[in-house]
Amino acid sequence: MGLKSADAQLQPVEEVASCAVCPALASKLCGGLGHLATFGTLLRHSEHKIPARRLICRKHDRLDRVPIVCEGWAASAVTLFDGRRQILSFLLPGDFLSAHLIFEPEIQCSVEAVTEVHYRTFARTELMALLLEQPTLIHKLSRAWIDEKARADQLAINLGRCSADERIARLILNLFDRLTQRSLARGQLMDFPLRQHHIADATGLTVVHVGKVLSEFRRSGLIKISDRSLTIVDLKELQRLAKLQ
Amino acid sequence: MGLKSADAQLQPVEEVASCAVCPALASKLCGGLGHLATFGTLLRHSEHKIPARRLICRKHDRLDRVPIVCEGWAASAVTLFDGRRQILSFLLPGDFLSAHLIFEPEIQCSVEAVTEVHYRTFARTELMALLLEQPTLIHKLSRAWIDEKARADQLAINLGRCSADERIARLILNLFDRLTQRSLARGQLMDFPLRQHHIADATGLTVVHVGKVLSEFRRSGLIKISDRSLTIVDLKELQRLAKLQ
DNA sequence: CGTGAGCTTGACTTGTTTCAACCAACGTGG
DNA sequence: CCACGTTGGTTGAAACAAGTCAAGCTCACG
Repeated sequence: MGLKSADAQLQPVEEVASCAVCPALASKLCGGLGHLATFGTLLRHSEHKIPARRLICRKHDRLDRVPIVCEGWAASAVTLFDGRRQILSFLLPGDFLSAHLIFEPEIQCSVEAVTEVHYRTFARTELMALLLEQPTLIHKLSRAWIDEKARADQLAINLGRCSADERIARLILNLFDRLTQRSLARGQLMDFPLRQHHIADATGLTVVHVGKVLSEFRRSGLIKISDRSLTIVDLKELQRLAKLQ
Repeated sequence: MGLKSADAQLQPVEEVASCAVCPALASKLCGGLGHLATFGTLLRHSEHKIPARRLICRKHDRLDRVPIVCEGWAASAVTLFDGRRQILSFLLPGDFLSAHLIFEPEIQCSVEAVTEVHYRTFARTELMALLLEQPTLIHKLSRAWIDEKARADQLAINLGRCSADERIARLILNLFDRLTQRSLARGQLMDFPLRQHHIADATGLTVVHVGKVLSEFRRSGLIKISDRSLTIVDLKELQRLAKLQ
């Protein structure tokens, strides 16, 4: 394990001899994301590190390896030819870059690093071989895929039927839940490396308006943001605003 | 084949002894959707018919069979507790009700018939068995799944970053393309059973505004709608409006 | 020390919603 | 047969949420 590989398909990748934090993280993720741990022991992988704000992969690239985020945040996004951008999903530690890469090499949307990102890649051929050997694995993989689809559906409801306040409240709570599941939140406090333009592109709003809504949230004591961290001060009220059931 | 089954999970299903149009359609779909034809010959299935405007399945139901639409249009949608609705996808002949049902029984969003819908269901256990026997099948299935995800991503861009005109133009062109792929469009003419409220729920707009945009489209000679059919009069201009590359 | 990225705030504009009234087509039951 | 409610569509006026434009601020960085 930890073998180095050329990975020619991933253009802007800088390789590192070993990713110090990854093993610790992998074990931390064992509970929530069994598949990751399983792959780690059964499959060889290569490790990569990429600085913040850089593209990890481009739409329509082909990729013979399946990448999983180990550390840091990334965003998968599509861009219209006239520059409008929509972020489809934020990728957190433990997420596949995109679940469909398990079966198909073509990348559907570009992914860029929000923070510095550490990730591992597995050879698709080896993964498929393992899959046929151990058919129960397919359920763990399909789980990841179904989650990805569920998040896409949630996004559609947010964008199609929610006000600006609701969209932003939902985004924050969604990230908070996902981090909590992975034991990456400390109580009501979580890392929050997103710039306002990330939030704007994820919620279909303008940067200016996102700024106004966030100020309003802060002023009314719902959240606190400082030093790239976010504290949920009034969870109940934020949930009420988000109209989550 | 054509066996009848109780299918207790599908509550409002009315069964029919045989679905006269299905065999013809299945062969028509052979080219475009290999998997459907393959299943038809290798797997037993049951056939169902459901009238327009009725629910086919409800969110959180569990379903041990995998349904594929044979004839008619359906819509998968989620509803917020306060009544706001978002249609996630229109299902056309040849589409899985939802691709994730291949692996998991729990239904993620409710599906309702737009027109009368004929569909077939396959037992998940039989499908899984066949899958392990013929591993190449997995690629055909993943294809369907990837398409479903691609449509979800397209929807997000429409809802998040497009104007009302663009959203509606894109919806029309998207349906037109999918029907054309299945040889279900006749030139620029296609069935168009959608009510304005379907379009509204699919594009995240209000019924009133959808009405205004459609009138405008008609007035400026882009489309013609009559008798539940739609003709694309000025394809070039409609594409320009939709900002499709 | 200048430059650019990110954030805040205010004034004004616009696309879409809301509200309302009205019409046509259709099925249903008396 | 007509009376009736329901569903679907059209149109116009007013209200509002979010966008646009603009200026000024901080901070990190080469």
